[in-house]
Amino acid sequence: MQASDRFNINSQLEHLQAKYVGTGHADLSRFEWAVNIQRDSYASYIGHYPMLAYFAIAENESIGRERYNFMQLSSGKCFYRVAFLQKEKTTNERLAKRNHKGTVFALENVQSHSQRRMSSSSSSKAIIKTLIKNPTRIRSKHQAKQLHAQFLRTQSLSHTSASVVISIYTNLKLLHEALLLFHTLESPPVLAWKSVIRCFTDQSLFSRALSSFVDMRASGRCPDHNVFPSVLKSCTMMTDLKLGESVHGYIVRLGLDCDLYTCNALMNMYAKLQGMGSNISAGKVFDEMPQRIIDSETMSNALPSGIDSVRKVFELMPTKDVVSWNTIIAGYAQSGMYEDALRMVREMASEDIKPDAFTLSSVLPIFSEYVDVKRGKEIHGYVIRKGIDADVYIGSSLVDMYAKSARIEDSERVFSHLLRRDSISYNSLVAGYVQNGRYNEALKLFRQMVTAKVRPGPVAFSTVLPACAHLSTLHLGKQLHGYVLRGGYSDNIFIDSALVDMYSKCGSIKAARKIFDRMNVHDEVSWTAIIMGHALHGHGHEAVSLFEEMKQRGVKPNHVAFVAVLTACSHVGLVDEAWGYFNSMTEVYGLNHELEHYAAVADLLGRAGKLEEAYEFISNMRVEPTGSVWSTLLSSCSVHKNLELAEKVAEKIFAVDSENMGACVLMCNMYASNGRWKEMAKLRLRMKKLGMRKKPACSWIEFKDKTHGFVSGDRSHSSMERINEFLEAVMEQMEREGYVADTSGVLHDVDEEHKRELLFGHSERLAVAFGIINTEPGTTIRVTKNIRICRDCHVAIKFIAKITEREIIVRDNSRFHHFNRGSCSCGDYW
DNA sequence: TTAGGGTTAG
Repeated sequence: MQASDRFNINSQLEHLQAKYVGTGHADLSRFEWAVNIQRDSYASYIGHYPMLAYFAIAENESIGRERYNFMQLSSGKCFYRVAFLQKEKTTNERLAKRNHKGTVFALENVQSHSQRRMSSSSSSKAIIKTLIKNPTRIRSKHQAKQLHAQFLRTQSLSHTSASVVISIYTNLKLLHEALLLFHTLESPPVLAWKSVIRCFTDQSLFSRALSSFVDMRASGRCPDHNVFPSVLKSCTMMTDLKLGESVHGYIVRLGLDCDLYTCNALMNMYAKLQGMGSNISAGKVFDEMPQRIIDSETMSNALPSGIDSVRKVFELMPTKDVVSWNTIIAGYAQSGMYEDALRMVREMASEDIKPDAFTLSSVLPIFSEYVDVKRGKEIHGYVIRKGIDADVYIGSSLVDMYAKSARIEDSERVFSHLLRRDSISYNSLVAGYVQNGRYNEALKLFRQMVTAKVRPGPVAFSTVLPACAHLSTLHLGKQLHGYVLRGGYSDNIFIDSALVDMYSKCGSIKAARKIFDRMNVHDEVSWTAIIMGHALHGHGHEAVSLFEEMKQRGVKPNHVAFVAVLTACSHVGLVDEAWGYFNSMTEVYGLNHELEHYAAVADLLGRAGKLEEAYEFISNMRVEPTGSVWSTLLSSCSVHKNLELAEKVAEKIFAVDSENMGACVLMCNMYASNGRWKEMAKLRLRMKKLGMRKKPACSWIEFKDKTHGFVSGDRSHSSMERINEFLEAVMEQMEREGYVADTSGVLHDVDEEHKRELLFGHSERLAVAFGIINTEPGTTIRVTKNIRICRDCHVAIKFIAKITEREIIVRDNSRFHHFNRGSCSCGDYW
């Protein structure tokens, strides 16, 4: 065969098409599509799957020759049968099967016969003959082996009967036994092939299923409709869309594209392999094709892709069952085409097909995404009426739906009613807790899952790690990391990104960076996690250069990445760079400025002391500023001691959020530090009237796998005496080295000495002291505080770090401070 | 032959 003939497929296909039209064997639209698919995929399979490619060519070459003949290829192994002939054969087979109906058979006979060690080989043969016609009666490994043995004993194991034995083995999932027999056959019949292919697929040995399929075709056997669901499932699981499309072309040519199960499997494949790059838009295939083909077909007549293919298969199906509907609905739902999915549900109902558990578990995530708890609840009601509310699939969808609608109590209720809980139902609730900020409960449930012997999969780790990140529990995070490594999940991009985030939020930016550097692929999420990590640790320049590297490597920053880089600029005062990034969002990347970006820039200007500019910027935002955006400016006013502007800003905050406690507290502090006790008292009275209570400042530290919490001024901790002793001793030395208490941040109207005492009891200081007295010299101290670190404590901890020769890392609500040798990583810019 | 849960910010 000349290479040019191979590629001159267009004209051959036209002939083939002409031949089919009017014969009633295939309708034109179906056929055209198959031809398109075949045109695309056959070329790419030359070299990769030579047999499949040859088949495509063989068909075209057979046009104009014997219509009902086989054709042998030059490879010497390949046969091809044209479609309508195959159809006829299938019908005959069905008839033949019908004629055999009514054969009497009793398995017990075989057992009793064998027990009696029958000597008459003729009667043994008769029994086997009956058995072989009723293979479903054999229900155990023992019985199957017995039958096999009988064959061997009577020496009557023909190819046909061997195939039946193989199919019996495979139906019982006895792959090993089936293969032993299979390999003894010189030319296995179709039944033998399809049995092993199905068994490989059942046991998740997808690539072996596919290679068996290719071998089957190479051996000249023609598959029937029973084979394709397995083959297509294997293509799906191997994410081999090219092969799947080639198989599809073959299915159409065999006239099997009317088969219900085959079509359902086809739809499933196209739905699952969306975005796998079916539409050849570039690359090798084009290089190999003559220009004429490229012009005439690829450009003007692009192949249907992904969900379009699903729809097309669906529309062309002569009969559809509930699985067909469920598959297309799931396909739409997974590709984000929610309205289409819901439309299909309505259409399905109008065709009088009732939605089942499959349908609903595909539909519920849509309402999670829409945060439409009303419609979600309607489904919940329907599910209860249908009595399928204990279904694990539905259950986890419901848990997720309620959690995403901020109704975590309802999630808990659904979860508690589940009869069976698998790893996904646990994950749904763990994720729900994390999404609703209930990190401790997330960790607790994760532990319960492990205790209940439900093995956490990869998703479980990417779900629970953010809880550790938020709580700064490094020891738990490390344990989970160990679990991840042992589970072999260490190259999962979701988990790796979560680990990068966890380590950086738990104060270990070095470990975070190590994981990031070891990752094989980086996406925008992993880049953002490491950029944010460096930003939080005050490595603004490093963060900015990572952001540049990300762009250079062709990863397009999303809106979260911009939040990260703007935060980085903000923490080190890179005002000009930040403006550049802020503007590039809209000008270069077509991203809208969202509240977070405005907030980051406002924060940046405020920190940099450009308070008036920040005020103007917030006033002119395109989005209505929230209390929290103004709050960042308020805290900058407090840092830069601008009471006048602070009052203006506070007014703005109270206009949108009259009960903003953070603003009240900050204003109280500012009035106090300016000695304006009257205003302070007024504000406190207001807070009291509104029933507002100040959120207590607290800090925590991990010691021996336990978290020790300290509240400002609280002396209840069992180690308090030792802590005080330490602080008094260290204070003496600090004062000798020049420490002067900065009491301006103390809001109480008390004398200086009392103020100093109050500073003494600040939670971060207590936690640091506890850490130092309980650990070996040289151990790094990691403390987390729920609100911004106090200015005086910042100075004090610098001294403490120097005197005790410790590295002290304090995470407050916005960043990390690494205290080392008398200075802090933030460079006092915070 | 069909279904459910996940990472970065806020």
